[in-house]
Amino acid sequence: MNLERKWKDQLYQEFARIGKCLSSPKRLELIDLLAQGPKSVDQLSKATGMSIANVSQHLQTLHESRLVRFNKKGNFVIYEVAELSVADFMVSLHRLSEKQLVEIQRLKTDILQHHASMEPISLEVLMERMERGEVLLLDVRPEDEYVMGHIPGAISIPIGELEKHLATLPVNKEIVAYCRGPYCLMSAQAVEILKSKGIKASRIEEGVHEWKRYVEHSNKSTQGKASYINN
Amino acid sequence: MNLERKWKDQLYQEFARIGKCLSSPKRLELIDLLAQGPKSVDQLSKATGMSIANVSQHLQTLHESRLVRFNKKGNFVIYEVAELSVADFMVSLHRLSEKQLVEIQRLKTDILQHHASMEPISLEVLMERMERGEVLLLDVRPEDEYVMGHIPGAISIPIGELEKHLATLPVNKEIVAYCRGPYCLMSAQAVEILKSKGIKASRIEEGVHEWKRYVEHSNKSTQGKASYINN
DNA sequence: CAACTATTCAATTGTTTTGTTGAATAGTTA
DNA sequence: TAACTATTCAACAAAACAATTGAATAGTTG
Repeated sequence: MNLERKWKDQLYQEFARIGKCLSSPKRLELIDLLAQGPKSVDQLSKATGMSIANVSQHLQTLHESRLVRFNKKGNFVIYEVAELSVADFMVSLHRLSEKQLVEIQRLKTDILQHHASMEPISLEVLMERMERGEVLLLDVRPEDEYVMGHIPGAISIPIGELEKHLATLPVNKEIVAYCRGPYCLMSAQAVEILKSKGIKASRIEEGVHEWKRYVEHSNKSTQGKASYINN
Repeated sequence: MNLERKWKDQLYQEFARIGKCLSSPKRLELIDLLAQGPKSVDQLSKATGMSIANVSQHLQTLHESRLVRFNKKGNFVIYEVAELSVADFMVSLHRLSEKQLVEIQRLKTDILQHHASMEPISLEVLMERMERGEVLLLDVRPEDEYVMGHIPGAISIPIGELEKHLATLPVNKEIVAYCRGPYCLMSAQAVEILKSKGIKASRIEEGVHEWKRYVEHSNKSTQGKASYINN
């Protein structure tokens, strides 16, 4: 066979290794979870509803393609995305999928109808109102994910502890909640809780990675890189 | 089962439909080819070395996920990428893959050694020297791909016709060739030809889509969108 | 209309992948 | 050291996939 042909075959074989990682729903969910912060196999198993052995296997596949890495902490094996660019790539994949597959758009609107009428506000609107001090931005993800990185100005109250902390919230500001991103329901749940207590609240659908891409694409002129990661 | 779980399963199922398209080497190669311009099944079959039936089948998979579309022209079925964002997404995938998989980097350097020492120059250097009128930029892809869209200022001489057109090239300028992108060998072949005729030549490894991303990320401040597509 | 072309369809084969189970390993705690 | 925990490994069955072949379709040309 032609040498060039052989070279291309090898090359695309390699690209397909990354592709294969993206071909299983469960694996995609794992990457999305890890994009928010390191997690143990056990945590991932609980979050995705898969058996531990199954999670372990998927993680190995991901590891072979260098999309995730791990280090052992005592008894646990803690996995994380191998690079920040993996998280960024997932945003690309989500964008493309949502653009091309009407089904995804449908699923998204369906669930929001189910969760009362909870249309997200846009990042642009949020930024504006935050600058004017009108809103308090709430990160409702688990605290360790907040610590890994969050939208500047946000405070952390994990969804499970929201009811406890209601008293500490300022009464003169509207609350805007966010969570892992457009396919995470925690921020919607938070708004539901807040509204049920008579607190004015809304949500954005973006998570940290979507936000990051947003600022990189809007104020390109200002500076090189936002330093929102505490590592 | 939990409603939220069920929703997520459906959602990730959909994402995985896009992922599945990316899990086969041949399918990736097809998308890359189509990203350069519309092609018939037969053309794709020749370009990839696959059987026609096989190509048709892959194209159907891609079509089900809305990554490609087609229209019939006489006896032929002409496929193309469904959206420009598909091509852009492929650049993301290439970037990520090349970053994570050393194997790809190795394959790339290997082939270039094989093709004499033909290190590409950077886009930045190219732009600078083009502005100073020092270089002539040569698009060596098939002409229809050039017509679909090209780097501004480039002229089209398909690789197969390069030898014929040697006389028409200006003698006072250095030639810089480009082709489909980092995984296409045509620009390297062009440089080889030119050098063998005593013409000073080099190449960039970027193609149209990589170039587009480059300008979008560098002069973000200037304007919204480069209008390099002739449609 | 007949011959021809490009493409798709359908059936088949062998291969890969998925999820499951239960056992094995490595590390921790009492 | 014994009991325990978290994770991985190995083996298996079921399902999904890729490539091949030959027939079927739709369109064109003489």
